[in-house]
Amino acid sequence: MSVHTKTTPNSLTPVAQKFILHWGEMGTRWGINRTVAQVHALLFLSPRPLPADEIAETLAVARSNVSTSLRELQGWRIVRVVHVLGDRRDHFESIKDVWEIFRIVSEERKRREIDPTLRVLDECVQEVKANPQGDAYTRERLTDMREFLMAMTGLFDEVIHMPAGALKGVLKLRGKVVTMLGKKAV
Amino acid sequence: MSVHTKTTPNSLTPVAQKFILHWGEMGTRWGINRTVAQVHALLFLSPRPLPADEIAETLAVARSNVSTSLRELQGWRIVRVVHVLGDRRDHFESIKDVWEIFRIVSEERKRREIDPTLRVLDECVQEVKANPQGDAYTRERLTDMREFLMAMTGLFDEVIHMPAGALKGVLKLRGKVVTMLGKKAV
DNA sequence: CTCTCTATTCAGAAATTACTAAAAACACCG
DNA sequence: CGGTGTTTTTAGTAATTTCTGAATAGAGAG
Repeated sequence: MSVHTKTTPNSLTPVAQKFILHWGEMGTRWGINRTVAQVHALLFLSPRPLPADEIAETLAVARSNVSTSLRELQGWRIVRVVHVLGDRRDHFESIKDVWEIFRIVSEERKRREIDPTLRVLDECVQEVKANPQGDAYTRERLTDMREFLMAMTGLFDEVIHMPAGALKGVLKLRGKVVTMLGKKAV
Repeated sequence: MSVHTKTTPNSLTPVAQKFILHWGEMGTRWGINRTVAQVHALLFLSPRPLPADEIAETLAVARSNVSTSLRELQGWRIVRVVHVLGDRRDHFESIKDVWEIFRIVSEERKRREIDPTLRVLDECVQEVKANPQGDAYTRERLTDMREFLMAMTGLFDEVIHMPAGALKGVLKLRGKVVTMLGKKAV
């Protein structure tokens, strides 16, 4: 038997449940496993780090499923393991700063998905340059796409790396950003 | 028998094939059906509108599968049906302006996913306000998330609605945007 | 070294999603 | 109308993804 007095029965409040279910649903729409998203939502709402078995119990999924979900969330760098005095089990906590979560996940998706796409586009543009017979149109489309992605991710990188304080300021400027940028730009 | 002289055998160039396969793969990672993404990639590269059966043949998928994929792409508003003189079949073409594609898809995803999430968050915050015993922490997390999403989508909306010309200008400012905004904001 | 608790891996089961072929519906023509 | 070419729907199949429970591995305590 475990040494632990079974921390809490830990039934979710209706609000927590609602948020966690919705978050899981949103996950699936963005290519993220439902359980992974639910585990994240739970940790995000939790005022203290949770051990895996408690997560499993709370969400009513298998312990092994939680294990892989936690591993994945650690891969996304938005969940980390911490330890609690007198408890041998790993406990997990989520980053709580929403801006930070967004920043990290964006970076990770850029690294995993946009960067490889840019590499493919580079190769495609190279290859279509080498064979200039006929596919002038293809070449144009691919070049367009490549340049758009480069420009867009460049801009995005800049915004994403702004110190949190600066961003909060920018968000206050709503309605002025376009005008400002527009004037300088057009 | 069809009246059409089977437009073209229409084997893809290696480059087109590479791009289409990669695009399909990227689709799956963002919660978009692989075939849907491939159909879109094909239309994006095609210099002329294509009829469904030609798409099916080129991608080697069932005609019915193409039909639903096209329907979905029309739902995203990035593909539309056009007609070709002397041909009863529907032909389909993709928007070609990459910025426009991005803008429309972003708007659509906001409408389908972010807006409902904001509604859920509103409800959650309301409910947790009504029961103020205990879940002060939950309330804080949910409020944070709600405000972040509102601010972020607000800013995003502004950028996304910039006239294409202005955006191209902004993209040229790379390296200066943060400084500019930062000065005004901090 | 062994015992106990915990975490991970894995092979199969379950569930979901995607796809196909056939049928039905539609639209236009004569 | 009836016929022909086309698109959409549908019901079943196939493929993929997710999840589980059991087995394995790991890590510290005594």
